[in-house]
Amino acid sequence: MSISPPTLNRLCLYLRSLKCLQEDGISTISSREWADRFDLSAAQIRKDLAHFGGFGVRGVGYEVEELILKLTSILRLDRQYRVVVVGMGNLGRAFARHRGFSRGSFLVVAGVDEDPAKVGQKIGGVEVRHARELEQVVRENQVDMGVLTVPAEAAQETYERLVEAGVKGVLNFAPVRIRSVPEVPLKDVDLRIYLEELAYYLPFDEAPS
Amino acid sequence: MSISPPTLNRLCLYLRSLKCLQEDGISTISSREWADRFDLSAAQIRKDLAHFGGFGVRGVGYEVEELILKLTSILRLDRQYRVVVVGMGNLGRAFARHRGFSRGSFLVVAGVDEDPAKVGQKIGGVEVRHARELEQVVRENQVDMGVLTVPAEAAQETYERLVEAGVKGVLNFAPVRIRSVPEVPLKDVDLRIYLEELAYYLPFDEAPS
DNA sequence: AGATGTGAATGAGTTCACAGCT
DNA sequence: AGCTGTGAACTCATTCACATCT
Repeated sequence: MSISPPTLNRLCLYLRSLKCLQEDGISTISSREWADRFDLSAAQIRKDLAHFGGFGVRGVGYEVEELILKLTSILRLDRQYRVVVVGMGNLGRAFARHRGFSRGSFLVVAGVDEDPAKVGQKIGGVEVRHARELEQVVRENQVDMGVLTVPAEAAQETYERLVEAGVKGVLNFAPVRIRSVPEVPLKDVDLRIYLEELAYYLPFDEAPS
Repeated sequence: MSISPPTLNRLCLYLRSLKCLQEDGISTISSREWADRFDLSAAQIRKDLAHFGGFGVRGVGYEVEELILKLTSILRLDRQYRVVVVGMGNLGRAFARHRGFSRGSFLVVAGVDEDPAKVGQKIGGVEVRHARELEQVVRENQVDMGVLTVPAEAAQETYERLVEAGVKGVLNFAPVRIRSVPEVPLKDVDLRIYLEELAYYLPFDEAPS
């Protein structure tokens, strides 16, 4: 069963908001109230969920805990993905340390960098290995995913090395378009573009400076 | 003239790729070759650009430098936006230091944090002030945008304080949905969700562990 | 010839409105 | 009565195909 990109994104948000409801001790919720609370669309929630079968109870709503389990399973978050962070610059170090990144379904098992000064350090409990050992690190740790926080120039080559080493997916933070192969899906995140997009929506004031 | 969200996103990518072409010394390019190089759609490039008037020359293509200037102007990147980073945790510190984030049209002018141990430090050339002085920092530095890298619990309140202080837009990295006002646009970036989305596309192997 | 600019066609995604269950 | 599940209507976005210009 295939999920379209916008739906996939929403399902992740649904899961996040359900956990929030669960913490608040809510065990059942209607699409209407759910939507009101988290600024979602009730019709869309119903349609998104109905796509996988009848999760709700007519006249009542959705059972929070049950739905969390179902969504976790649908999104394949019912296992743990082992992650290597490639490039221990500012961003890479932040990911290594960031709780909320390495937890639950994701575990950062190692970092690599070219800088000998960084090799051997422990950053947020994550050991840093030399970049030349990347393939070995991937195999030793049964790494599933790579996070690319290397300079733009190195991104394509690093992606290819990760593919070669047997990684199954790559999250790329370098501001370049990487040529990827379908067997190893690539997701791009460009932080600068988020700033640029936001800038466009800023209320316009006086002439450019 | 309004731009739809997907188009806006592409225009930013176009600008990035044009700068890349410029560095390679290419002064003129056809939509076809441009698309081939960066894995874009030629028809879409033409449609996106035509929306703002005739930027190209029939039989020839687009003039790289001219187009960079036009896009920079359209995207309102022909000025500098002053940014405050709120929350000097792992992510906040990474943004303060990250070259490529604070450069060109964006300048990180200050950071704030609640932790007295961090106050007074300089991180990546950015001075850290106490969170209670947020409003003052915004006014003193004529801050345009706020970057929220605070814990989820503090995000809503911080957004409101930023609005009150006169910030014009907010980029939120906290994993919560903030209730925003239309005058101060909000853009959410949830790094965890990117990992989750990527995980969904990983080639399926054996049963969940 | 060769590339842009664009209306028309197609496709994708969202919202509506209500039938149908509890 | 209340809320889900869903086909139908609608809006938005992308692709096609070609007239148009240099």
